[in-house]
Amino acid sequence: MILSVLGEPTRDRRAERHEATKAEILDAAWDMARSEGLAAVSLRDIARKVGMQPPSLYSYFESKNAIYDAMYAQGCQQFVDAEPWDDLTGDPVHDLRRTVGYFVRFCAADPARYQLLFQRTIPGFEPSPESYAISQASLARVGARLKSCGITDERAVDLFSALGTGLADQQISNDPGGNRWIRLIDDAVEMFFDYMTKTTKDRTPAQRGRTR
Amino acid sequence: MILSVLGEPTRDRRAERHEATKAEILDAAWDMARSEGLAAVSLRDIARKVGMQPPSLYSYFESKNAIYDAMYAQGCQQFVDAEPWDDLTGDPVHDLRRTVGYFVRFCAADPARYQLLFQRTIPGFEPSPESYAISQASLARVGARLKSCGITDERAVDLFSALGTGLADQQISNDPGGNRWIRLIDDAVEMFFDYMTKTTKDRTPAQRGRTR
DNA sequence: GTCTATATTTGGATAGAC
DNA sequence: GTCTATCCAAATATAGAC
Repeated sequence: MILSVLGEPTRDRRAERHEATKAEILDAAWDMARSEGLAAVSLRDIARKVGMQPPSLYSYFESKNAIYDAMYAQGCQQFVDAEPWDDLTGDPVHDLRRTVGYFVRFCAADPARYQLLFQRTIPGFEPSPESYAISQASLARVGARLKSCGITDERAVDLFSALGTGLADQQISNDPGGNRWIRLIDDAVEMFFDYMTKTTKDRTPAQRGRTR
Repeated sequence: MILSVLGEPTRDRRAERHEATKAEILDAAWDMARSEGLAAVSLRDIARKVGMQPPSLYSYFESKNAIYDAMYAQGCQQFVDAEPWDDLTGDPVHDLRRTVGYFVRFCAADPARYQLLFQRTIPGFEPSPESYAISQASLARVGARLKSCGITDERAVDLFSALGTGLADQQISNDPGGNRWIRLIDDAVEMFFDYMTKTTKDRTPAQRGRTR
């Protein structure tokens, strides 16, 4: 009441501090997830890492799942934010390579994040509608990229997504930190593109029905 | 001592019973894993399901991880046992389709098993050397199949494995119980085979170095 | 082999003082 | 906002009686 007489402050330092602490908590949670495993994250360990007692975390997140949810939203947002926008040339093969390359590297860069975003492995956790909306928006951007490369047919999109996630999955599972599958991205896209543009007796493979 | 005078029994009914109970416990664990999630398996729930008190389980498995380990070995063994051996014709495309088809269906048939065998998602668990040996043997059989189809180059094997796991992963993640990606197997193999047999200016793609 | 009893740890969450 | 104190439940594991 007094403050309003003196004029409203333009910044809410208290809220800023609050958000900063939330970010700090999430960072600690990510650290835990990366070092001990996503499922091994505990409020106790997070609290210790940020120098709080466990109950204090409830001033920032209403539950453990709320922390997972914030991490989920953060991961999706990172995918959007780090997406390069100036790398499309109009050449489908080139653009597809960039799209897959970005996706696979994003996944491989942080297996814990990959697990949270793309695998359903935490019992009891599922993203809130708000967070899920962010993930849908991220996926829509990938879809738009494929579309701009002429990949519109559902079967083609599905085959392409399998190729991308397969490369990411193998890279993470069998050569973490390396590039054994990352280096195959260019070949994979070429393979896919060749197949999509191949002419058969009847139609292109993408539009074709089952072969047997 | 007395028994040996009367003659050794040819069957050890006690040991048979013991093995049967172990199998029962593992079945209960699989049930839990499928319904509640692999990470949500607990000794308490397993015990309740088989009609025991939790400590009694220690007569059969020395720890919870020993149960995971037995499940792991069991899953690998199932992969070997269910493998069809009479489906190879010598036609590479046909044989590759069968190989991928078997793999993807095996994975999709039981996501919990897939998670245990192919994803590293249980903090603190890793297969014992004995169980790991079984998994290596299973993989070797897949490798042999690929070899018989002429896929020997490491890059080709890696690309092919990415394709297979990608199909399985997408099927499980985005259409569990359905066949949205399973139906793409034939196309995927054709695509791969086309690419492997494509002649370029220099060498086949499989033997080629990085394109850029 | 199975049980009871118990130890121990961990973990998520709440109440209430400051 | 943070703490202490506490609760409650779950979880793995051991000891020892029967």
